Amino acid sequence: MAASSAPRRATLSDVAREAGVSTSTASVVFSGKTKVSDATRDRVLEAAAALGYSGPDPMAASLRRGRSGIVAVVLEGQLRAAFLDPVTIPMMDGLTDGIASLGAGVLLLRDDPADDEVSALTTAPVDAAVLIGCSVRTRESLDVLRSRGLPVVVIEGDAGEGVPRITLDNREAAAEVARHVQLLGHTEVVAVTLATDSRRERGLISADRLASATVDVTIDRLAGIRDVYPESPAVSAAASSIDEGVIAGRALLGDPASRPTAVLAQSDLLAAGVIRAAEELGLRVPEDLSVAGFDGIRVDGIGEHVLTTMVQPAMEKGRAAGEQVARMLRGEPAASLHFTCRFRAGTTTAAPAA
Amino acid sequence: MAASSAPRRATLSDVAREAGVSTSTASVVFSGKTKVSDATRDRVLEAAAALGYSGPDPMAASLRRGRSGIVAVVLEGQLRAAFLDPVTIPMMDGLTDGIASLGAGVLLLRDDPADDEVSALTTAPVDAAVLIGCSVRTRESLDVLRSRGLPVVVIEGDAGEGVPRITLDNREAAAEVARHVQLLGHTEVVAVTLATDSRRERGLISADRLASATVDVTIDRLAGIRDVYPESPAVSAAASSIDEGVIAGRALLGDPASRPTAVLAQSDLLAAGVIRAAEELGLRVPEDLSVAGFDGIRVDGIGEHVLTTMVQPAMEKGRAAGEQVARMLRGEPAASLHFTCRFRAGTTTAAPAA
DNA sequence: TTGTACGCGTTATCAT
DNA sequence: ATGATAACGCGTACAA
Repeated sequence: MAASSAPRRATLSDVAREAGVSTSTASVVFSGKTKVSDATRDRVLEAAAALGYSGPDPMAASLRRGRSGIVAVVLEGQLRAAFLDPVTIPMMDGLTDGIASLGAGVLLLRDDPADDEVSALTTAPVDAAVLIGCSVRTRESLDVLRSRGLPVVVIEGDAGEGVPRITLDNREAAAEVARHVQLLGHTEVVAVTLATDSRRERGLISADRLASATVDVTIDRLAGIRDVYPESPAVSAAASSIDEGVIAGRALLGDPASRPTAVLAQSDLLAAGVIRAAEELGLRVPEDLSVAGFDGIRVDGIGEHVLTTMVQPAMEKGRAAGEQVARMLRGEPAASLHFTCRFRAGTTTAAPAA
Repeated sequence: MAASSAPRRATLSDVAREAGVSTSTASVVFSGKTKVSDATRDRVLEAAAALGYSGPDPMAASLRRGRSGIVAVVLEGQLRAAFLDPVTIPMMDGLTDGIASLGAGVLLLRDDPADDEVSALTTAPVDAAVLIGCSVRTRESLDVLRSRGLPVVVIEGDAGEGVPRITLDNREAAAEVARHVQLLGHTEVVAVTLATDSRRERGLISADRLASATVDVTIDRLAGIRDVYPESPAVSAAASSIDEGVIAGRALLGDPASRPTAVLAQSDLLAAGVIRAAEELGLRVPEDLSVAGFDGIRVDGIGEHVLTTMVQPAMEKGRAAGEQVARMLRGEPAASLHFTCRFRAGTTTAAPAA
């Protein structure tokens, strides 16, 4: 029953010989690049079946065509860190769509501290790469990729000239939701932000701390809020999660004397946490407290509430990145694309109590 | 500033010529497979730098070595569907660890209805594949992969003889948590299950419906519960999420007359939703209602509660799959591995009120 | 419509 | 320690 040790797999030329045709004819049968008579096609297919040949060897084909059909997605740090953020998944889905025209797959790479991960970037047979986020490390990854001559697109990061970027109007969007709250009449407004840097420290963001912040998204969204509420305090969460939102919410809402009437969270998960904290404290949302988020994801676990938020086109961002990659691979010029968020009024914001 | 149209990239033999050595020597400088004198190494590296050569072409190297350094992970359906399940992420993290010894990357493939996705399975330059979950479609994917002669490992699915499987003691684990509840004295117990099939219909699971169910995990975990509570009703959720848990919880707990004293949910997310539904209705957990989950993930958004649950070793499952793949690629025999869940007592179960 | 010939860029073997 | 040589398996001009 068991096959003998290593019965070399059949190759295209084996099939061709068996079918009595040339290898180029056999090749064409599988690629469909040229017309082949039905008779010969059948003979080739039969021979292939007889030999257990399951199509051209992808590595050989890659070498020959100069294309592997693989696009790398470079994430920072552990996969879990990247996929904990709910916008990552629709983004990846969009990306797979965007490169679908290439028939390409997505190779997950992390640009880790570990040395041999650098080598993954240099040794992986990929046609192009998409970098997500923007750390110092990303810059190095970028250099490696560019020196390989690979097309690169960066999402939410600055990659220097010549590298197409997919960006979001974080500042303007944050300002928009702040203005919404302002129009409702709120004056006591606090921001709950994402992490300011890789230390992910919780707590009030002082001017000093803001000056040394490194996460662009956090900085930009806070700038947007302060375009509208220049004096608003800001509290940083350690991560984008409901539980972190709860922690921030408790800290903010515990003392009735200093309690804000509105909280602007930099992510929907944080907003959901703030709402939970408020409800724990017996506050009604939005009657006693208005809460707005950012992202426009489907938040699991806030029941009937519909979050007031800025909906970011996460899937479109991914798709755009994929499309630009596809263009570059076709030799067409690629462009940087800027996406804007859309305000969504929910049930979690209202005029402050008289 | 712009480079001319297509200045062919330097190859290894260009570098060798420039350095005045043979290509094989140059090759060895990059692979490190053999000793090279410092002098020649430096000359080669210099030449490489001068020519902008950034290392051996991965596709050519793949062809020559017969290895691409890529392991495919085949998920069912959209990425979002797969990554919505919180255990997927630690599993993927474990998997990347498991194949780290190969220096391999992970290629995401979906086995979609779309035809050209089948081709991704056949044309992707991968060394091995890991299938996750088990649908009818997975069976087809498996055939494709095996006919290519690729090592395959299946997680949570049945792949037929000769294919190493990574499995979980779903039935026994479900029985264990049921016994815990039984020991506490509960007699009115209801199960909230995952989807029974791809139609993902909500509602009571009749005997007929159970007979036609196709999702093994759901079937097995329910069997475990009924090993202890043969008569327990079961309600299916449409997906594993908090909101689905809320829906099921409301349906189950709305009528005080028929209200169970304990709910056994097939996932932690569902359990979290049931808890929320209970609290909405003014029930206290665990005083008025005991709720247990399954998975042992960190559930965001249930506040102080610590879920009573069966902790599944998700990361270990992934790592094991990766390790078996690595073994097969080294020509060593691979084995199926069975993992067991560990009971974790939380704060969400207690003896029923008198 | 089919066949001929060549090379894609490496790495492994073996000899030196 | 280094070099010559031969594949790896295929796609694609081009010719017939």
